[in-house]
Amino acid sequence: MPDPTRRSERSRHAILTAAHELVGEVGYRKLTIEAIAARAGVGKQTIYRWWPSKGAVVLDAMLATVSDPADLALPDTGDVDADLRGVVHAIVAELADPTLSGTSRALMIEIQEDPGLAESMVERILGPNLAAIADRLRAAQDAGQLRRDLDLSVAVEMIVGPLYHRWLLRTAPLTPAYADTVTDLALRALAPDRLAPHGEDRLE
Amino acid sequence: MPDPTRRSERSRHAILTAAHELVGEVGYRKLTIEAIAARAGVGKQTIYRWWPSKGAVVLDAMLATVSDPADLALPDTGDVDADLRGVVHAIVAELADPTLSGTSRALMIEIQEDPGLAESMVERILGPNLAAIADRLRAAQDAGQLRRDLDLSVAVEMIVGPLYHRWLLRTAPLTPAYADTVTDLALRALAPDRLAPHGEDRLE
Amino acid sequence: MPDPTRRSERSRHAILTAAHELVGEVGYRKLTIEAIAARAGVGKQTIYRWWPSKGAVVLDAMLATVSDPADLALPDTGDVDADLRGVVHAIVAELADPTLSGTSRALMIEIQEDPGLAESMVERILGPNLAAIADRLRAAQDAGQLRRDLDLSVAVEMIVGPLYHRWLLRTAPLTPAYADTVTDLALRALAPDRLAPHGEDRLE
Amino acid sequence: MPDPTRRSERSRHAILTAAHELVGEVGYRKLTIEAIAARAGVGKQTIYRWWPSKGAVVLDAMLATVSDPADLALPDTGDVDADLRGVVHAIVAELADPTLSGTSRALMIEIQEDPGLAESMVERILGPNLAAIADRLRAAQDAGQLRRDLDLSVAVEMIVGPLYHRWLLRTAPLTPAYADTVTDLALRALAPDRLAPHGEDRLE
DNA sequence: AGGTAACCGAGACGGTACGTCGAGTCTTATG
DNA sequence: CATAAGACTCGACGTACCGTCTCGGTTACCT
Repeated sequence: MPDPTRRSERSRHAILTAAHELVGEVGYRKLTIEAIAARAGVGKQTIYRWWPSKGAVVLDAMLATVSDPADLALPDTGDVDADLRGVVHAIVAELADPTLSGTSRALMIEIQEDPGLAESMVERILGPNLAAIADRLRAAQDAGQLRRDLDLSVAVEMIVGPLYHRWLLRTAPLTPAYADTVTDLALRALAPDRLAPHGEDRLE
Repeated sequence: MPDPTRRSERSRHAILTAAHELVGEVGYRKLTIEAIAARAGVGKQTIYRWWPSKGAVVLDAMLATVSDPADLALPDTGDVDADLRGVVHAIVAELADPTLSGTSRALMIEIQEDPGLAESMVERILGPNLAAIADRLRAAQDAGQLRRDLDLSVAVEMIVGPLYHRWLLRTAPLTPAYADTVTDLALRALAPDRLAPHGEDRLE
Repeated sequence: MPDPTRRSERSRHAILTAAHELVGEVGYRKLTIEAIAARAGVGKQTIYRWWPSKGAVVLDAMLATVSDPADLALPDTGDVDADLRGVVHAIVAELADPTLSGTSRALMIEIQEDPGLAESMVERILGPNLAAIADRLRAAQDAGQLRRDLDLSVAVEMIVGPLYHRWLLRTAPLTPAYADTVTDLALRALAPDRLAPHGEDRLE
Repeated sequence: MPDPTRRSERSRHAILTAAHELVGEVGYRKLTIEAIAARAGVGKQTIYRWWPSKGAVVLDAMLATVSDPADLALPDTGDVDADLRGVVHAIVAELADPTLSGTSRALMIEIQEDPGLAESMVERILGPNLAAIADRLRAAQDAGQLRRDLDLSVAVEMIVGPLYHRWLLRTAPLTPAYADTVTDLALRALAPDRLAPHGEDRLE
């Protein structure tokens, strides 16, 4: 239970930078706390004092490189399809980038056996990203472009679920074309019933 | 380059059993070759001689517990919706079972960093499972219940993608109700256009 | 170069008490500055400011518990043998007492590697104690009970040397009976030659 | 509980050599297990597997440099005084040698807080050395040069006790002249009563 | 009376070594 | 020659203390 007000900003920054660099150089599996400490010119204890695990350090390092949460927001051009294609392409690009992808994959691994890390991962990275998509979908829903009875978090997962499925399970390559196909299909699922435009949509 | 004909079946079996048990008891991360060898009453070298990695042992252990590929096939009652609910419920149940889930999660982890393992994983476990669903969808397509222009492997991923998304990313609990919602939405996406039953469906 | 006039007596006392207690509880080797500071409710720096080493703290702690130098003096009943038995028994008792012995042993340890400490140890504790014995022997010498050519400091060591030998080298238990035997033998060595009472004793 | 028959002689030897060298180079206090392992080209675990403590390693290293126990035996020229002077001078010389002395002093320290080490120290080094002196004294006793009622181990301690006292307590320098004085005095104590050559000596 | 310089408790910091664990390799004895 | 057993080298783990270095806070002296 250290006192955060006395924390050394210099050390914190050096640690996150070192972690970020090293994860790119040697990969997450071969990344060691010892190496981070050495590179950062810091005692190991200083890392253990402030982070519970290697995963937590890397998560913070990743967040530090991510810019402010405002630009997570999707544009709203009125064209849901186009706006969604923007995000899914960005997701595909990010997951294809070897560096980012390596770290992401590593964190995916860690959260499989570390519920605490999973929680902060969801809270700080995944959650905001999915929420941004959900926001755009809500706007579309308000504009009558989507069914009114949708659970928006499910709607989001209809879109990103198949993308992550390919990335994580490696059943087939994750391409922009695939992302487009998935988006089209998903929007078809989310669209209001065309036969009963004035009735009550009911799902489930 | 060991001689497989002289391999001890007793040892092979003991190793796979021990690996299966241990992955359930301590999780994949804390699973060690040493512990497997000790539990199996086997020399470490015997494991290193026949398997290249911890993941390979666990994969074999999982395959050994999996029953014959024939009963992967989905029933065809004529009602796609019902037949799919059967599989998705089975998937949800399997991923909820702590023992089975432990091993599966372990393999998910390992394939993130071992492409070779990923390949044999897809080939021997994931592939057959997804193919079984694809087969049922093909039958439905042939019966005119689904769009004719579907890429069936994409279709399958529209259904299972969101399920694995929840399981692996832990954004929300994976429940049978969720599986039903996803299946309904997916089928809505995969169904032929209802407004132009005589026209040509066109996707993309 | 701290200013001794501003030194906190409260802290000084708490540190010495804590050191004394801890050396009895965990032994000298496992005694840490950190533990002393914690037990004394004192910042580590306060210890480092006033003492150069762990040994110096313990030496001071011991001196603080030692009573005034006046009662080091041996009684002079006229019977050297009896008077010496008094001291040697006291030494044996002190070295047998687990608490006192712990601290003494600690200092013995420390002076092995710290000549400066050894010097002040000899000056402030060992010296006065040995001098007290030497004083009694001198009286006996003056009374004609001991050889006239004795180096008194050697004489003292003939008596206490064997005692410390057992205590420090642990070759055999240190008992009052052993102390008596040693004293008898030593006195026999120190006594004037009985065959030539009128001649000049000459040693070396 | 490792199996000693499978122990690597190569490693054992390298460790003892490294320990011996390092203790001479940096002293006992700054000697670390890690440095020994590195110098010996050995895993730390190999040291921990076979020795319980740093002190035990150094003790073994010291023993390894000591030649066979046969040459501990004192010569018997018929002149006890001369023969004893030989050993005490050897002891003084050994305790004056900075290298040997450093290690010896270190072991003295260790045995103060490690009874197990103390035991093997006594058993393997101190014991045999003292026994060798006792043997010579026994011969003198048989020759009628010493009192018949002597406890020989006490007799030995009358001689070496004062020597170790100076060495360990650092009250005064340990010189050959001091050793001679002590030996003379001790022999005077141990000699048979000259006034009653035919009577029964009785001590205590 | 206010300023300031020291001590003080607290504890974060960069380090070093600890003793343990497991990886993957090598050796020995047994079948 | 495969095996069970386990010793080996190596590297990282997470912990404990070291001695130094800020932090506020509280005296005690000095203008």
